[in-house]
Amino acid sequence: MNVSADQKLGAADIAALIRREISKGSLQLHDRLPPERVLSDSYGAARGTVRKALTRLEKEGFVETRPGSGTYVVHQPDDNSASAIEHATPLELMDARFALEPHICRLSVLHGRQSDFDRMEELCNRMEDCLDDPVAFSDADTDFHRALVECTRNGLLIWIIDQIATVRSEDDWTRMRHLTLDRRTIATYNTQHRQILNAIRTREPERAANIMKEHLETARLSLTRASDT
Amino acid sequence: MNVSADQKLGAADIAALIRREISKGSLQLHDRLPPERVLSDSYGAARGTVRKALTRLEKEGFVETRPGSGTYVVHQPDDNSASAIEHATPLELMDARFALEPHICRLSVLHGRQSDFDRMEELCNRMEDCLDDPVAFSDADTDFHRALVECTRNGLLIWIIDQIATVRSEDDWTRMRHLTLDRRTIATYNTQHRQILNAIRTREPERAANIMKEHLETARLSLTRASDT
DNA sequence: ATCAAATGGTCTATAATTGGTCTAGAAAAG
DNA sequence: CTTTTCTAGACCAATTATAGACCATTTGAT
Repeated sequence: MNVSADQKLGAADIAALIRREISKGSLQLHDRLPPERVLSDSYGAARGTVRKALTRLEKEGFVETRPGSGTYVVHQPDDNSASAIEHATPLELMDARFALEPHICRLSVLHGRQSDFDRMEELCNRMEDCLDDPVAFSDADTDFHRALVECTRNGLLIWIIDQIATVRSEDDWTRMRHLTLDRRTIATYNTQHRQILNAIRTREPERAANIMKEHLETARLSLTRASDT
Repeated sequence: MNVSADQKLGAADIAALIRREISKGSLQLHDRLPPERVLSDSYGAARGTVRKALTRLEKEGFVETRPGSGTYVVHQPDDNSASAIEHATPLELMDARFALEPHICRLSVLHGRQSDFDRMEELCNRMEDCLDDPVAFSDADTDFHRALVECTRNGLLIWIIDQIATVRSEDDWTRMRHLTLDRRTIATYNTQHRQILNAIRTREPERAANIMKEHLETARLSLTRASDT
């Protein structure tokens, strides 16, 4: 949705981008933003547009702009213990997924409904159309694992997986993960996703869990291979 | 309504997809949706269809559309970090622990150090002095499981377990849990804790994981027994 | 202290974008 | 068949964006 490469950015879009930079911490308290003329250039928008975005952010209390000087960040993002999660390494994340997802498969067998399976089926189809589009595949993959945990009807588990997805969406990671996604790897993942879905459909908890373990092992290998290069 | 594959999307489907984007967080408050013409293109539907979906979402209060400007997100999805965790039921929590803790045992075998084991040993001793003090036992028990996950040296897992511990510390739960803790039950738990610690010490990952499963099964039984009374 | 550069503030005429509305026909559902 | 829904286009009105200019203040170097 937001992927749209050369989509023209409006004031609202630019405001949203900067707002996120601030909440994420890439722009910290008292930092000065680039000059309006530079921003307008780098966002590919006219200065007036950037200016409108900044005016909005000022009203919202994110920034303060001083004439002749610049625009400064004035906002302490609520520290939601995010720090603990932000520093997670890819390997830590893999271990957490190893703990959670196989058992989530078992629970999905117990509590999953037809509509859940249909949605997962649709996501499998979508992923199979993405052999050459790592970015789109990655999004669909995240959705698939989210749909899987939704089968469990366990709000706590869903929340945990969402938190993990947040970590995975960090920019650096996303870029690195896309590097590991060649055509071959995506094809392997697709096969495994199908197998997992089928095992859940036929109500075979242990088989589903085992394929998930395989799936995660594959992912871990891709990861270590990528960090070697 | 057939959901499968790349079928044509109806207004209801598109509304559902966008609704999902919003609750998932990919579309946040104040974000502007892509123009109707772009949406219609990317969903492969006519503009009128997209428009119908948006009208629906507006009635539902997810979105607000301003003529000449765009369609904007007006909905703060319930901040899960509070609500999802606060509303977790004891059984949901048990399932989450079933997913996490056995694998945490395996990881503890890999990464645990002598000092970790000493600390857990000490906690075992403390718990064994608590046969008649459910409150003190409960505290030590929480510490034990926290010490266990610390063995993994995995900040993400530690954070997750801490979150779960927060849930467990809710007043109602604590009271209920204390009811299940008679002398016999505590003794059983103590035995299991010892066994888990020993299995980790002797570097037997699967044995440790299995005893943890037993342990959790025992806890689950106590729980269901308690809710029957 | 002075000057030059950089930066935000303001304005304007024009062009582009966007939602709102309508229509006629095709497709799907009952 | 009838009814509903979707499609594909067109046009309108409101809003927004563009590109450039000029000003006032701040900043930093000389």
